[in-house]
Amino acid sequence: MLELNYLRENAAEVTERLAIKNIDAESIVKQILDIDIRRREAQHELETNQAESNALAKQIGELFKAGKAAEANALKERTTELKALAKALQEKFDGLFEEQNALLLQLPNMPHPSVPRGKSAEDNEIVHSEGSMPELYDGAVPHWDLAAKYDIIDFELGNKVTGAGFPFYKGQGARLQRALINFFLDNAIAAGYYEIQPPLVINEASGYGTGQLPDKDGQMYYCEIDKLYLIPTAEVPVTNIYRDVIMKSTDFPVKNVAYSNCFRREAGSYGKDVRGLNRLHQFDKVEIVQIQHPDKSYETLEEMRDYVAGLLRKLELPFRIVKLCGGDMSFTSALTYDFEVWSAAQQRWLEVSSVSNFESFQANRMKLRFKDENGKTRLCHTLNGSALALPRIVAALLENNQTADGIRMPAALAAYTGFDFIR
RNA sequence: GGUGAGGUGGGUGAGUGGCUUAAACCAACAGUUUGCUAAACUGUCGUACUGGAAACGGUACCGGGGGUUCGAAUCCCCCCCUCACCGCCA
Repeated sequence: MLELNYLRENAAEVTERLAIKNIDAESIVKQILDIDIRRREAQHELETNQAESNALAKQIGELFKAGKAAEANALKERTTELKALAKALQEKFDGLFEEQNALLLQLPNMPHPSVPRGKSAEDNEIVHSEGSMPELYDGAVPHWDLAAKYDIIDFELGNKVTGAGFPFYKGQGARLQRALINFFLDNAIAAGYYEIQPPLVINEASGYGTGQLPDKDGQMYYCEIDKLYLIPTAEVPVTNIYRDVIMKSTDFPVKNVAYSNCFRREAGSYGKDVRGLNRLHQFDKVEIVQIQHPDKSYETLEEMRDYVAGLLRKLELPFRIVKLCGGDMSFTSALTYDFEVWSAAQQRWLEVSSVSNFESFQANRMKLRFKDENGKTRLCHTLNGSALALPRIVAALLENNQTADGIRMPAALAAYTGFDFIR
C-alpha cells in the first residue's frame, strides 16, 4: 500500500510513475485526495464532539461526588444529544475512511524510475547474459522424457495419488532435490543469511501483510475449516514475522533464508507452459528475504542479484538477468530482476528466480517500522528473491547435461548428491 | 476434543465504574559523576490519525467485535488466541 502522506504531497508524481505500470491512476488518486479532505473534516467534527462528551462526563462525575445530583442530571441532557450526534458522525467518518482505504489498496506499488516502459514480457530489458548454450547430442530429449527414462520423477504416479502438478521424485531424482536444497541453504548461510523453517500454512492477516490477499485469493490453496492458507512462497511467513514490529536501525540488514514447499493453484494455466516441471502446484524453493533501511535497499537489491547469479554460475547453467518492464511487474514490486536459465532441449528460457525490492509497500501494509537516527518512526523496506526455485533448475540441469550415457551433475552439486551421473 | 485459568505498553505486571493523563519494576536512550569499567543519581521513554509555522493541543487504542452507562481496561454478550491438566497422537 502506498503511503497516504506521500500521495498527498506528490500526487502528480505518483500518477506519472504508475503510468509506467500501465495504470491510469489519475481518477483514483483524485478520488483519494478528495475523500481525504472530507474524511479529515468528518474526523474533526467527530473529535470535537467526543472532546465535549469527555469533558461533560468528567464534570458530571465531579458533581455527583459533590452531591449536586440535580446539576449533574441537567448536564446529562446535553450528553444525550451529543451521543445521538456521535453515532452519525462516527458512521460518516468510518465510511469515508474505509472508502479511502479501499481505493488506496487498489493502487499498485510505484515502479522505480529506472524501470522500462512496456506492456508485456516482450518489453523486458535483458541486463546480463552469461554462460554458453550447450550443443546437445542427437538423441537429446526434454526433461519429462528424461525423467521417465531414468525413473527419477514420476508424473503419472502424482496424477494417481494427488493430481496433475504434484509429481513424485524417486531415487536419484529425490536425492537431487535434497542435494539442491542443501546446496542453496549452505550457500545462503555462507553469505550471511539466517536460516528459518517457517510454517507452511498461514492465517488471513499474513496473507494481507505481504499482499497475496485480497488480489490473489484464488491462487492459494485454502483450508476452509481452519481458515488457513497454504503458502505460495516462504516469503509470506518469513516476512510476516515482522508484522507490527518496530525495529531499531541497528537491526539492519535482516537477512533470512528459508526452504519451503510452495503451493500454488495456478488456475488458468495450460499447454506446454505446464508440461513436466515447467509449472507445478507444489514445488520446493529456497527464498531469501531482507529487511533494510530505506536508504540502503537498492544496494541490497544489487547484492541479492549478485548472490543469485553466483548460484547459477556454480551450477554451470547459462542464464540471463531480465529487468522487468512496468507492464510485467507484480502489483507489489518497485523493481524486479528475473533470472532465466536456458533449457536446452525445450529451447526456451525458464524463469527460476525473481528478485524484488518492495520498498515500503509491504511494510506499510504490515506496519513494519523502525526508529531512525532522529527517533522518528518510519517504514522499513522489504526485499526478497528466490535462491532458488527447484523444478526449473532441475529441468535445465537434466536437459543441458544429458549425454548418451546419462546425465552429468555439475561438480559443485555432485558434492551434495553423492553421485556425478544419473544413469 | 474435555475442564480450568488467562490475554494490559519493548518485557514483567498492578489496576472490579470517575482520583488512570494506565502505577511500579526491568530493559532502552540521554545526561551527571568517573582515569576506564561498573554502580549510583537525574531526565526521557507507546502507536496512529488529526489541528498548528512552531510552541503546544485534540481523538482513538488495555486480544477482536458488539452492548449497558453521563462516563468502561474494569460490567454484560459473541468471537479469536494463549497457558495448564486430561484424552488422543508423530
